[in-house]
Amino acid sequence: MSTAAETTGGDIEPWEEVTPDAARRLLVAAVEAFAERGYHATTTRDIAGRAGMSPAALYIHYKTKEELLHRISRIGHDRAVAILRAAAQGEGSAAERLADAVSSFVRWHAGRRTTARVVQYELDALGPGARDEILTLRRQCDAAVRGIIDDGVASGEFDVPDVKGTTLAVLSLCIDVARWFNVNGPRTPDEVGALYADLVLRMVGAEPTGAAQK
Amino acid sequence: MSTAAETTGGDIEPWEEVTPDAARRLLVAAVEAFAERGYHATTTRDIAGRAGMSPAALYIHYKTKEELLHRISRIGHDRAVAILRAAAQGEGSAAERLADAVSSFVRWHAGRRTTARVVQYELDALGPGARDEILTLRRQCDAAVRGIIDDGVASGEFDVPDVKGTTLAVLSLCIDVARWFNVNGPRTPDEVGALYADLVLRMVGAEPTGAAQK
DNA sequence: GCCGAAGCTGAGCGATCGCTTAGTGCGGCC
DNA sequence: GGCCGCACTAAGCGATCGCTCAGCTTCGGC
Repeated sequence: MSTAAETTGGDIEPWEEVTPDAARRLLVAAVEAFAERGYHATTTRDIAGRAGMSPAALYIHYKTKEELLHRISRIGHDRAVAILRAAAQGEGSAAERLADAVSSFVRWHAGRRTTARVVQYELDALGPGARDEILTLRRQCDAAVRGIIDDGVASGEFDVPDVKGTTLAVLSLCIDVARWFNVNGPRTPDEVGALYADLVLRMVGAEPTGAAQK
Repeated sequence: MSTAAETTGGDIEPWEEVTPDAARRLLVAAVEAFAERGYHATTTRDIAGRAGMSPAALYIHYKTKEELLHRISRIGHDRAVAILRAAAQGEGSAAERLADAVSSFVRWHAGRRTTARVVQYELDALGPGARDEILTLRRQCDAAVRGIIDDGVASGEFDVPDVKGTTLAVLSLCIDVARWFNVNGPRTPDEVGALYADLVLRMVGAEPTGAAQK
């Protein structure tokens, strides 16, 4: 598979959009700390320490600790929307596009587990305004997947009695990968992506494509 | 459906095993607070306040804040194991037992969302010893589901290329209900349980039973 | 060679945390 | 009725939190 969204699916931290360098180092340190201990259990001293700076340096680049989480969550959700939109708007049958969406979305959650964990599980730590902004992006994720399933139902490829509920379940299955995936475990992100694409095709009653994912 | 495990699936808080009354009130207050804000963001003053007591009263019944989480997690995991074991050891075909397991497990996560949220997502806040104890119970959950799927594969009811991975996915799907389920949303716990049981039967390649769950 | 801006540090502020201690109110037992 | 024991509270301890501020260093522009 070769959607444009795949180009940053490798092992380079995709934070090149964050400048200057010190701000990026702080942000990467915050992602790691938030993923390990959770937002509330992470101290600003810990973040600054991981970035090799004093606690006060953090406040030159970010107004508050919450702004760090907001930036991380925003960038991560933008990425999630891009992955699912690229798959939804790609070419091929609904089954191929759904398998593409699931396998690439799962690969992202597994391969970028620390980021995904923060993005998916620390949403409640944001204030109301920031959370509303993020929830809008989540609805776009939902819409992208639902669009593919709608297409498959319309074309007769899929047999789905409850499109809304099945969309929810598909996204839920992918997102939860960020909770359990273990980098030192027996499966690679690619393997989990392939397994999950197959399982989701079964859920929607499609004939397995056999090689719908990379 | 009518397994013994169902008897406490209703809307009464299943904390009657916690005595005396003040200890139970504190524990229920802690469940609500942990579910709303997370363990680390919850203060002992908040827990005591919800229980209508002074902060110091907490320490008469529990040694530390972490002991509260440990007790909650232990009771909740015992419940989860009981639900899945009851379904696995029930009568009927593998498909019926799997549908029973999924629908009752999902009903618990949706109907007891606050408890399930704490149980499933605050595990990392426990110390190493307590966490190891809980992880043992999690492996029992995994074993119960895997046993049903193994049975279905052996009897030819299921078509599952990757039993371990599929078991993981089934449990993951159920557990994530605690993250997204909304009490004020359009679906009842029963409805989600029925939907998910159907989706899981599709995942394992079983013929839908049509009415495998209550 | 001087200067101002920018990046960063050491020290520390007020607030709040988990938890402790001294003491109070009260119900049951002889 | 006097007394003991237990559940609970008011007050506060030391530690740590998010965050601030004065001052130091560095470096480009002239």
